[in-house]
Amino acid sequence: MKAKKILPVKKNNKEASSKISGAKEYSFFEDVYAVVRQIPKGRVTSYGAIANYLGTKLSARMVGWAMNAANKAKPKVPAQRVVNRNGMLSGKHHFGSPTLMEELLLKDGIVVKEDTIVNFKEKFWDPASELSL
DNA sequence: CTCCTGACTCAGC
DNA sequence: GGCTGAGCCAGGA
Repeated sequence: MKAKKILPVKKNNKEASSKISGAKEYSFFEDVYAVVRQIPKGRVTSYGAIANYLGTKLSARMVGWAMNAANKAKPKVPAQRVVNRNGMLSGKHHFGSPTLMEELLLKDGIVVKEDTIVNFKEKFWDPASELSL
């Protein structure tokens, strides 16, 4: 990652689009799912990155909260590719099995050491930089 | 309707 | 340099 400099982006964002009349089903959850599903294999991202992309950077918790639903959402969402900004598998405890998350990551070629992704910076995938293109 | 919690993050000490 | 507190939004009781 060139720079994970978190600037005070005041970009107004499309997340306001969630207020589309009638489409109440499309909460930011769907946006989060969409982003997570677009994560290339062998890559990972952070809640903050997604939140930043969605324009809710101040509320990275909501991304994690969305993940909670994503875990049981269908089609399945690769929530294992989403970790906290430290690259730590903070949500592994929510995968049913404490080791399930790192196993899934391992299948993607992600090496996990002590609940933390090895070379996280290299594996990091920023939607704001990749999807925004 | 009000209160609480939550898979995060940043700022402060 | 590690720990603590506060802020954020949304959903459930």
